[in-house]
Amino acid sequence: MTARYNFKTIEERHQAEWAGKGLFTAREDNSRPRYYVLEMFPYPSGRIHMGHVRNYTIGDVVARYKRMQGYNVLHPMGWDAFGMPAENAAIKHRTHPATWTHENIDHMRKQLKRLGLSYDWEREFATCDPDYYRWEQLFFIQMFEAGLVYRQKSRVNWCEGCQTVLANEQVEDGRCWRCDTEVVEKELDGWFFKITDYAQELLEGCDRLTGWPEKVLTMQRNWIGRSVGAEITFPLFGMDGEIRVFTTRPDTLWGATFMSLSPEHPMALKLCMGTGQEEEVKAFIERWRKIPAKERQFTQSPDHSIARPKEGVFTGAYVKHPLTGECIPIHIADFVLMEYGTGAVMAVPAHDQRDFEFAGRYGLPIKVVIQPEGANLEPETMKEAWEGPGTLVNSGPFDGKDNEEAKVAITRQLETQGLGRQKVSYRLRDWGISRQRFWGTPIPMVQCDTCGLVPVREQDLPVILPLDARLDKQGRSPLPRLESFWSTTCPKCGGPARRETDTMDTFVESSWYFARYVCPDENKAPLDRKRVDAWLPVNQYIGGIEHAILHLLYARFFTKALRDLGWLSIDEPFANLLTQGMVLKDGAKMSKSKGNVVDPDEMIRNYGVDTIRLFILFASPPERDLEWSDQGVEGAHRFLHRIFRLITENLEGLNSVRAGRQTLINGTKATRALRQKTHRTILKVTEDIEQRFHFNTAISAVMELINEVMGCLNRYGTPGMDKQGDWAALREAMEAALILLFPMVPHITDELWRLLGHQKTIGLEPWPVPDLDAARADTVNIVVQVNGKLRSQVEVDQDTDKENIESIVLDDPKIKRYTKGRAIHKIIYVPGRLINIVVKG
RNA sequence: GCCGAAGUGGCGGAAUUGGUAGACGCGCUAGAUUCAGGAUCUAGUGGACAUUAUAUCCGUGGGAGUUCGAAUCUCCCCUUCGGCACCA
Repeated sequence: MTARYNFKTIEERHQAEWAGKGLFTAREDNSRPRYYVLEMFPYPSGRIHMGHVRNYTIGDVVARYKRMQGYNVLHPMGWDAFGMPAENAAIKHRTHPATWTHENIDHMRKQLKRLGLSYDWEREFATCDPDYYRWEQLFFIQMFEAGLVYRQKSRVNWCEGCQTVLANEQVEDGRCWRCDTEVVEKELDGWFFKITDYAQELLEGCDRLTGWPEKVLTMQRNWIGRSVGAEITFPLFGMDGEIRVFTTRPDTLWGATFMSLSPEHPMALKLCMGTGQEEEVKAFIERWRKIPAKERQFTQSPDHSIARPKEGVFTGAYVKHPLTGECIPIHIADFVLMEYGTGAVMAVPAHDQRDFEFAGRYGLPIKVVIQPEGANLEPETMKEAWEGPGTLVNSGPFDGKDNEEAKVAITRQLETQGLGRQKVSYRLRDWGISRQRFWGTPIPMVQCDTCGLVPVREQDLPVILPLDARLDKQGRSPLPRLESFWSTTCPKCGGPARRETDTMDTFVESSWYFARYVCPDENKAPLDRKRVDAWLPVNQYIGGIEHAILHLLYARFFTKALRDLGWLSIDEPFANLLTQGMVLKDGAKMSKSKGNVVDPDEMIRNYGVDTIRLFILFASPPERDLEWSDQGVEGAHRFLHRIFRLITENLEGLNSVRAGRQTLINGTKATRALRQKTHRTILKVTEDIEQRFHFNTAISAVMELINEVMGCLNRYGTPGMDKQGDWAALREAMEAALILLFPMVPHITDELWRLLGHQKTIGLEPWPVPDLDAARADTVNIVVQVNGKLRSQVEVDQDTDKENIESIVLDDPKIKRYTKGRAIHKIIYVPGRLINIVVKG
């Protein structure tokens, strides 16, 4: 009886050895090319879940693979440690969020270590450490001074469940991204990052992020939402002043029959004064204000049953058409957004569906100015607006022009009169980062009655989150009521002042953590330029698709802002991005409420880490969703068991030789076939990992190799395998299999590697290079088709030419049956693969 | 409604450039071993036909098309998932 596959002992032993030898410590070593692989760091919620296991396993395979390829690999891990769950838990358990967070971190660190992940733990940090967030406060101050931060009162998204404000990106379908509570609107003072200053660069950068999935780039492009048009000034009629609009259709300017203002437009109430419409306008705006934010959005739903019609009211005022001088009525319309463009639109009902609906409801005139090709639109008969291309009509000097040309021509005309200009608008809004919660980075600002808003002096950083704060049951932040925190003196005049009690959105911490990993020990500055330049950008970033916009857009913005402050020289933080799919059970995302959670700890106890890693990697390619299968786990376990036995039961034979070309050259036919398989497997696995990270097909290739080895042993029997060459080929095959599998199942392969007589860990082996001669086949199998249908196969020498193959094939009795009495029309030959005989009759 | 991705055996999934569809694994069936179960090993496993030819036909959501040849390319339709949803 040979040794059993005791995964627990094996895994613990090798983990201890790797850690003891510091094999995963990244060093400042310029002799080797650097490679920075990073997985999105976790929120310390308490326990690792299968999504983490998948994410970190994928990253670990990449890290180990790159090390074997000779790279100086940086693979760090840390904690995204600020956030609401800590506060909620602290309230529930009457403790401090810091205590809860650190306990979770300790537990999760143990779990990650048990997974055998090759992290450089010396670089670990938690974002709730003052040593981390002090630098974030410094960045905030520098950004404030550079004009990238401002404070403003505005209507914000308020989540009652979380008792705080959310950024636009954090509202999904009118609900909070974290707790799913319906978001309400609230008027509040808050701090903003001017991400819109970088809108154009963030958009253009998408074209250069060739290592990112197209899906993510599309989502980011749509979120930024650039549109080119014109800003047009409409002078008020009969009074001083003007109203400006943004339009992407300056070509339809002649068709503007009225103007629509947002109910929030600052001119809305002023315009109606003294027109007799005052009361109606006031009543309309009052009514509109009472409609919950979510219902306001439903005015253009495809399902007409819940669609609210567009509503508005006439202000009694008019503007002058900038080109025709015509008098145009101004309406308030509930579908016009104050946040986009200028909050006012010129209404062209013939060529904009929304304006068409509004005009129809209030009996406003429709004027056709674009005629589509081959049609003659009449306002009376139109059932919907024509938004497509066409030729201009009723447009004075621009009649007959193509509408695309007219956009340019009309904009130019407006420019010469000083009534308009070309303008680019973005959908992207500034990033609201104020949170009315406790457990986050304090915003380092002070409100002084005489000096206004003043940043904390750099030498006074960090502004520390007090550890003696008591949280109240409602979840409101204790900071505004904690005088010892907010009471301070003005850094400018020394007078009494009040500290800002809002904290920062936790997405700020994750916007620069990847840079801090490069120099976590730097204590004079946030970043060490030399190391930052050497390591960044991250070569491979791995995480969930749910951050396609949120975290990934914020981190891109922050990188550019830090670059402009002089802290970095890169434009983009992540050169390559892999978005891994979700882990599902019974077709649904694992969740406590559905009761379909698979516990990683339990799995590891029953099968070992290698089995779990193997199953996860084998079950589907990383970017796709993964369906958890207990039977699949069993299968993975069985495979590892098989390899273990294959080596332990044949140790004597395997160790009787040393693999190498010398003993392999005079092998038998079976030996040559095995060697061919070995080297083809090396080729295949390397390609699968290198090109697409398709570990599932890489593993199946190694399984094939193992099957081949078992076949050899079965066919010839172990006692028959006494020839040196044969054992050498088997040993070569098994060593290759172990090395190829090592990044995926590091413990068992390292164990078996030692059993084969090696002194050092398999992780120090260089990644194998295939012997192309050995991989080459002597003969090839040619598929023979007649009229595209498979009819026969022939085995020919590798270098047989077309003529020879043709004559062999045409002589084949199986083929003759189909060609007999028919005319051969043509013969198509795909070298080394296939021959197709096209016959007629 | 608009944009995007996907649809392949009982299941997870292969098929890299238009060239043997279903690799590999799970499951299932039969056999070996075993007191029995489990584990392991061997063989088989898309469907139909049905019987010695190891043929033939059908088959990658449905329908058309391009091609000597289509899971792969084009068009139309269906389904599922994701994103956006008054952005002027």
